[in-house]
Amino acid sequence: MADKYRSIRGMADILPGEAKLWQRVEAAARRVFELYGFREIRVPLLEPTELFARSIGETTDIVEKEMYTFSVGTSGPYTLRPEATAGVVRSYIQHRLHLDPAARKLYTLGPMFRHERPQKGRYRQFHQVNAEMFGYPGPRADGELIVMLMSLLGELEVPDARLHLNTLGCPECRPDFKEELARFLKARAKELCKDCRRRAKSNPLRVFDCKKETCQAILKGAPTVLDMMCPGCRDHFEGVKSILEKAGIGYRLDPYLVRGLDYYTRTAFEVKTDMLGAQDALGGGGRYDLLVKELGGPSTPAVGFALGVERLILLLKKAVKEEAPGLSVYLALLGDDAWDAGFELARGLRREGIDCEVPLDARSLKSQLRYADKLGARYVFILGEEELSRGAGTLKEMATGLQEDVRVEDLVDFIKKRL
RNA sequence: GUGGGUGUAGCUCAGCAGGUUAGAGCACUUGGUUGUGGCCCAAGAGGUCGGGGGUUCGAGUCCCCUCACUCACCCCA
Repeated sequence: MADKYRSIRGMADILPGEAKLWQRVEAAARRVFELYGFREIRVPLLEPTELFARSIGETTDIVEKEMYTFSVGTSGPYTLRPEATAGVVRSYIQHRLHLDPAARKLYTLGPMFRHERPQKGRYRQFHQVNAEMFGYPGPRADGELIVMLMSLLGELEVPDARLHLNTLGCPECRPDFKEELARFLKARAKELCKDCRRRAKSNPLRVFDCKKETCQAILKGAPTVLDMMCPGCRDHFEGVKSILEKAGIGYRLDPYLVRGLDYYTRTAFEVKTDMLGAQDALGGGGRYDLLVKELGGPSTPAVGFALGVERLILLLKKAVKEEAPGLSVYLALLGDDAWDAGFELARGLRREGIDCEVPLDARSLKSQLRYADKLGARYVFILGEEELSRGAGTLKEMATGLQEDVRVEDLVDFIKKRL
């Protein structure tokens, strides 16, 4: 209990029993994304602090108090990425990827870092699956991206996930809406809770996040973006909705949906679940048409999303049982000569792509078989001095207990046929 | 940063109003079968009772502090 060293708070080990599930999630993401023509991009975990401050927003919680920032000697400050989009956009600009038509749809997977107080479904090092699309201004991009996201969740058989959809407007109409909303909130300020009064001033859109019933009741009468969007945003939003409807994807119109990062415009969406307690956002994303230019690139529209892998895994664990280990062949070897022969045999099996293990310490046959059983071995090939002298060992099928003699030189072919 | 809950073996937990060498189940090792797994039986190994201080003749048990884990607020993946 009083371990000398423990993992840092909020940073979890992924143990072998769980790693298979992670691999499944990652493999499914890669497979689905590549079906849609997305290509992988890998960017550093460390970026200049300035990049995140600019893109995520100086006044967001992430930038104000959650980033792991440090300098080494005279270089820095650097920040461990709290999300993936900023780095991908930086790379997109730096390598002039707008000139490469094959680099408009990008995905990336990996760890993110935020110094928050950990709780269920929230860690300081956590993982996201990320997809971004550059250069497509129209609603088809948003539509296809969401369809892809939902089909990934479907492929993984995520038990409970609903899509929430909203639009945040654009530089044309958002200011009008914000102004209107500010007016509304100011008029009703006395009835709102203190948090909401604070938010009403700092970031009015956030008041919609308030969970207090009294505030929600007041907000029922608040103006929404949906009422106030400009024709361009309206067309775009209608376009996105119609694509989702044609694709048979259900969604909930959620005018209160606000994204936490500053760079979003127009489409915003989030996938929520009821099965994870307070951390109900499985993933989210939206359109960010201004960010590329903001970060110094050519004006380029973009849409993207991030999925929280830990949350996905938590959800999948409710449905799936932990996978037992498995092994095709275990070579039970007795004596040095048998071990030498077995070691060669194992190399032969592995050359054929058959996974197998040999004992690495001298143990009784009984304990070797017990071990093979624990590893989930399908077959055990028993080879001792006596078998060796006649050139054939005993092949045992663990599930049935049936045994038969197999010549050493025939083993590889024999097993190949059986598997 | 703010609250609540919990800390006894690798895991899940007992431990009766403070009283002698701290327990169980599972897991692990070995044996019961001169060389045959799972089931069963037996034995063994494994604990500074999160840490520190205090009260007491005596503390896993009571008090204080601290740390860790966890859930929630905030915010988000």
